[in-house]
Amino acid sequence: MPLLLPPPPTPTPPCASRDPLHAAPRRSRSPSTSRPPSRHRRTASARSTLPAAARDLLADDPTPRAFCALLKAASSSASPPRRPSSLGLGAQLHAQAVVRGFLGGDDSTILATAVLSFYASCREPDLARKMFDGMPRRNAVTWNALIKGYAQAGRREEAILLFRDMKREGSHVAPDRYTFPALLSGIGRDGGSGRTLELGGALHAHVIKAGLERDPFVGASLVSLYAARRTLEDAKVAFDQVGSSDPIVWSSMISAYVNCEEEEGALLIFFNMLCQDIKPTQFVYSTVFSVCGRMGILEMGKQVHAHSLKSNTEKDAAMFNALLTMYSDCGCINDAQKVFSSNDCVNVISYNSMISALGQHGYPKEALEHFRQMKFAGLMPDEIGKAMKTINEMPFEAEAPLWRIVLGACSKHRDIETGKRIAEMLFEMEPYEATNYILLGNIYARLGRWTEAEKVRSLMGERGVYKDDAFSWIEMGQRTYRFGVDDRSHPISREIYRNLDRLISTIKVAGYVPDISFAAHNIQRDRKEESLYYHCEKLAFAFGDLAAPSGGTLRIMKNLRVCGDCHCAYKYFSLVTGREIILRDNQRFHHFNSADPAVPLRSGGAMPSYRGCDAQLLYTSLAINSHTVTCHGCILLVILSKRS
DNA sequence: CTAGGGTTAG
Repeated sequence: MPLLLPPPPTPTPPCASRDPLHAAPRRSRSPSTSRPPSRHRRTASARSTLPAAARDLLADDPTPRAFCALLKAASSSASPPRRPSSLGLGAQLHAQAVVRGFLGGDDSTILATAVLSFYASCREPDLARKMFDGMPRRNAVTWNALIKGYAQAGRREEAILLFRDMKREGSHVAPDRYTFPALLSGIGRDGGSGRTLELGGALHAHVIKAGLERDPFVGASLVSLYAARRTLEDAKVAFDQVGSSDPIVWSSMISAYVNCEEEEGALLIFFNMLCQDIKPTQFVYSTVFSVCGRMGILEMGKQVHAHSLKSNTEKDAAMFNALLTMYSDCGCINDAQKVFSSNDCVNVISYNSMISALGQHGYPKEALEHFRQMKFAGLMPDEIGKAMKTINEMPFEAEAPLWRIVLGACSKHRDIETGKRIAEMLFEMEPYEATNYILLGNIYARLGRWTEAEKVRSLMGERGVYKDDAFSWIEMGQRTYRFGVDDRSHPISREIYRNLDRLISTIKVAGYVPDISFAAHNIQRDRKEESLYYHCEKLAFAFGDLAAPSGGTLRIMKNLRVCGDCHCAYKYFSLVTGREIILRDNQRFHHFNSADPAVPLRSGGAMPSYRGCDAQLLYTSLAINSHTVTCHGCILLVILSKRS
């Protein structure tokens, strides 16, 4: 299929004031001055104002207050992501303050706390601690800043010890409504670590004791801590305790549902929020877009998209990136591309999302082109360093998926010897990954070696490896319909099966030959072919074909890898119904499009005939019986042009 | 009018 996407956007040249030392001084432009429409404006603006402002102010013989303001500004430019130059800048300000005798006295608590807070924001809690230890007087702000420093740097134990010390300190400082967010939001990061997470309940008790359970800031961080522990019930309790219309608390709750893999619950909270007239923030939209993508519910995603356009939410990169991924995950690669092109705050994640979307939809050339654009835009700094590091540190995790692909290829080429060797290796690397066993079993099955196939299967049982039940789903109107294997629970099940039987007969005439090596193993040989017909993805198609206007595109999802026989059947389904089919499985997208404008199947009336066959069926057979054919229409086109 | 806060995307 020729790609009908617009070309990737040309990146805007980098901002003119690259060198921070030659940037315009801060006072010459008001903060609200409109910026040039750079696609990378966030990075550019932070870089261009600060150091120059620092130089100017130092020359003006600043007061302690000015130092505070400068340190605060330096903190916000330091995190996140941390920039080493910011650390140097803050350290210089610190040194200057010492030289001028602004630090050390009993009245220097505020400035010292500002310095401490700066180090904390640079993820340098040890430097913050040094400051803390040298201070003659400390107040709650000082304590909170240090606790936050440790918590955010992932030093959870130390943060909690400090919290304990703060309570022991005496009457003049006590944990307040700033303390808990500082502590809680830090210790739940990256899923948290076991022991400290167990303290969640204890900290919740402290919150209640301090009478802070109705504070939205405390509540939001408590909800997300429980979400990190995947204890949804506790998160709900904390959420209900706040009882607030604060959008951020709601946002935390929605994310909590997502964290606990309760996508539908997340949507319900979102609807609830709308019913109560609470305005979603861009955080909420990002999360909800992501949910729609995972669930593959395009119509819902479109509605939420429309809703976000009508709201006055500030649109940020995360929201655009979530939207992009939502369209891609729902099978709409063209819409994903449109979002990418119209996005005016592109960052590394935007490129990564677009590249991976194109890869999943089978457009490697376009993916590579975006990769080049990304480099051109200067947007690959730490990230590729990062990926290399990951690969170096965990060679096995990186290798297993690759070997699985090779194992799959062995199945295709019926190469049992190589397959066995690779499977053995994979069994050692990841003994509980069902896919490895299934793939090996498939090789045996394809060769008709049923006894050995059965052996692999029983090996799974012995080792306690289980495969998820397969199911497929399709969105239709306002609802999502789910189908299991042999599913007869749908109200119009009878019609669905009738349609499927009809479709199967039609595609058989067109040349479809069932591949019984994909049939379940525990079925009698003569029933195998029949059992293939009622795979969940075939049922979902049969339903969609009944329910959707004829000739329209169908988007179907499956939780596992698509079955090889179904993949083949889908090509024929597309050809005999004239529908474009986009099938998402747990690996990638499969596009089936016989109605591609470049393919002369729809030119109407004057189809050539061959031995009395309908031309469409002729083309069909030619295309599909060739072993080079993939699910892509473009291959079909190649074969057709070769023929003429 | 000097220091501290919660929630998003790949």
